[in-house]
Amino acid sequence: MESAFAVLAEPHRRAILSLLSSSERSVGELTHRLRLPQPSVSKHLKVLREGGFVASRVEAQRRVYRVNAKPLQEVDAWLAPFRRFWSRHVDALEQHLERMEGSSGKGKRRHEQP
Amino acid sequence: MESAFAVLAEPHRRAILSLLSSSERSVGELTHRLRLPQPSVSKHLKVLREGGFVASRVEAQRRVYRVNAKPLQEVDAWLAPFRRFWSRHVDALEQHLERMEGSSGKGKRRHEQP
DNA sequence: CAGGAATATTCTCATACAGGTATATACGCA
DNA sequence: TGCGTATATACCTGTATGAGAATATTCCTG
Repeated sequence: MESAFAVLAEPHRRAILSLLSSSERSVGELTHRLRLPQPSVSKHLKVLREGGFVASRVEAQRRVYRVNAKPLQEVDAWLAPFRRFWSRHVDALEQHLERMEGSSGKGKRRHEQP
Repeated sequence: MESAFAVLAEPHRRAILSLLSSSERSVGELTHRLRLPQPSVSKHLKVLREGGFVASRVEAQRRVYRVNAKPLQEVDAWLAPFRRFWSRHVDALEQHLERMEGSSGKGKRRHEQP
């Protein structure tokens, strides 16, 4: 499970993160909310843990999981170069890229559908 | 290949999108830049096309591909609830979530490592 | 129309991985 | 100490999918 995107490719893992985004939760809570067998939840949590997406704290027999931001931030960063495709605001970077695109011939025809 | 995240899980597909983010490119250009066999590039492009990440235009024998923003925008939207974990700016949504978190007991201990 | 360039498709194979079941480990409590 | 709860791990199996090689398709050019 190399990349952050590979970890997020699994729908149940995204569901776990979404649940944890609003508050910390124990494995039991997650299991109940997701209506998923407990071993399955534990295995997904392991992948999320090893990917750095979550951290856990021991509380008696419970393990309480919470979101860790770092890997999601990396995903956010990866998206940065694409934001110009949907942000109306034309900043310096976009102007630069549009110049490059324009200079490779056949004028600026952006975002039209096939 | 259900979700946008599953499409992005493949490193070569992310590389293709990154190349297309700066400018439209033909399959041949992508093949050359990525040092990947052409059938491989075509197959990845097919997945990207069916996922709505790219669109193509025919130009003689060439197919020129370009980025299509929609699915990336969905990924961006999915990230939204997590941004409060790394953005210093406390907006209305965050205040709301912090109130929810606080009301479930054990006071606001956010983002500490294990 | 033949030949060649550019791209897509098909096939086979190997492998990663998610689901399911059973079991192990850790901890609190009576 | 022994049982019950909470979570993790191990094992097995089926399947989706990426790589590689061969071939098909499309379209330009001479």
